[in-house]
Amino acid sequence: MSNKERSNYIHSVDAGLIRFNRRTKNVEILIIKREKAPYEGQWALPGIVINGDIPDTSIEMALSRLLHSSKVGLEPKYMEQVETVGNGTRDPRCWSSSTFYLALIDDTYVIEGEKKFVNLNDVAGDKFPLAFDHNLLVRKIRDRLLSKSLYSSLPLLTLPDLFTTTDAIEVFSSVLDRPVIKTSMRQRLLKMAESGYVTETQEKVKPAMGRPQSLYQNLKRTEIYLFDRCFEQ
Amino acid sequence: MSNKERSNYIHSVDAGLIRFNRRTKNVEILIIKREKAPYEGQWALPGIVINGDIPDTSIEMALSRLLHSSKVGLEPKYMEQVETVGNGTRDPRCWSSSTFYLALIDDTYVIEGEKKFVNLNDVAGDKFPLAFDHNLLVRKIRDRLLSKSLYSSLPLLTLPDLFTTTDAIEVFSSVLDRPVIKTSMRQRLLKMAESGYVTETQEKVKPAMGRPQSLYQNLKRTEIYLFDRCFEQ
DNA sequence: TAAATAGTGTCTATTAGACAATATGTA
DNA sequence: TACATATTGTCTAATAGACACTATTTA
Repeated sequence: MSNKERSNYIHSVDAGLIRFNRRTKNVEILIIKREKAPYEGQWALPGIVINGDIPDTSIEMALSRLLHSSKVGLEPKYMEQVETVGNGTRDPRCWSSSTFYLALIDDTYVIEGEKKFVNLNDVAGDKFPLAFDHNLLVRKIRDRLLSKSLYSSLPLLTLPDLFTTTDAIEVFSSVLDRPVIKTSMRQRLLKMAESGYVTETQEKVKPAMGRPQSLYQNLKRTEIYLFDRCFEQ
Repeated sequence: MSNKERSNYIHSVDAGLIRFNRRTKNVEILIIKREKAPYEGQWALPGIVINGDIPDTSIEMALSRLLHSSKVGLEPKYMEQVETVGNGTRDPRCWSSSTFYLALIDDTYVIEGEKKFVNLNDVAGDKFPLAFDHNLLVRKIRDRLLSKSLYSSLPLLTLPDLFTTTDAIEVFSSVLDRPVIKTSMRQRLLKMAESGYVTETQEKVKPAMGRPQSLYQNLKRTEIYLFDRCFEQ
């Protein structure tokens, strides 16, 4: 397919790569600086054109190609398609659709080049403008993360394999934007341990002050555990 | 865009229109007989090409065009995008994507022409083969309906505005494919009434035998109520 | 009165939330 | 010892599930 023919209709895949910064306690999303027009030099979600100049066998393979490209270069622990938006106005070139994903990674990755992690809520709340309608996409990605975090273990996939109860409490509190009760979190980890999703290791972490923390290990890295009940809204 | 150019890539929108047949207690999906190649004369989900020979301003408008066309001609009470699948093999003509929706309607509609409602689980379980990969799409639509029915009022939108507790129990039991306890359902309807989603009317329905049934009325027709807890799996 | 179906009351189990009590570390 | 933090235990509230009991209709 030549560029001329393709210019009639573009279908892209965009990735919302979310991490939890344990130092700042912020939930962050990866954005990259666009190298080409339109919106050259502006920040945007990483994305590629599906089956454009480079052929793809499927949308999933296009997503994989994006994640392995220099635009991203990270290995997510979890991926989930959120939605497809398509209309005649979102891209100045032509009618276009975007199939976009929620992807979770831990905060041990070091990124290089013209990309950075920024606060998720800032982007979702339009405080940080992105190219195209990407602020809208980020809002939908944030909403999906939030609603699923009420009744599943999803946020734990932003933590490294080994994590403490405090890590879990902090990431849930940040994602849900409200305090999470310690005993509730411990009960949930207990249920997950019974079902083989996590295991309590014998190792301990010694903080600067206070009693050592138990270390949990995530076992089923790509599956999420569904709880019977929601955290309160 | 000419047919020749479009033949390089097709993006269609397909609709999974679900109803609950109160007479047979079956959850059913609408399928239509294809009038054109490929798969001419075979059964398939109703669908149209987005922005093909007929221009569309957005995917949602394309869905609206599909629902108002002679292929469907029904007014759903609820619509939700499920997913987009796209690859080079699902359509014999070319690389193609389908953005498909879950839509709910009540069983008061009378349909005409080359279309019919068939048992949802039969189609999802490949007992009833459809054109393209539509059995897979139906499976994904069924799974979405099932998982959302565990913690929301979604199945009630397949009932007419006025319905009885027994209607509610029957549709939940059919969708979840397991008995639903009467008191649990009544409690949930009570919660929905407190939140203004339904109201208990003063009217009664008199069955052939037995005590008259109270009639509930659905108030917020397009919103779904989210319960704090799931029905057990 | 008998049968059928609707609706109510009560008990148990589960789990989120709140908070007190205890344990284990550092300075 | 004083302080900080982790962990455990106990109580309450909400709600699904189970089941018995009562209410209202027709035949």
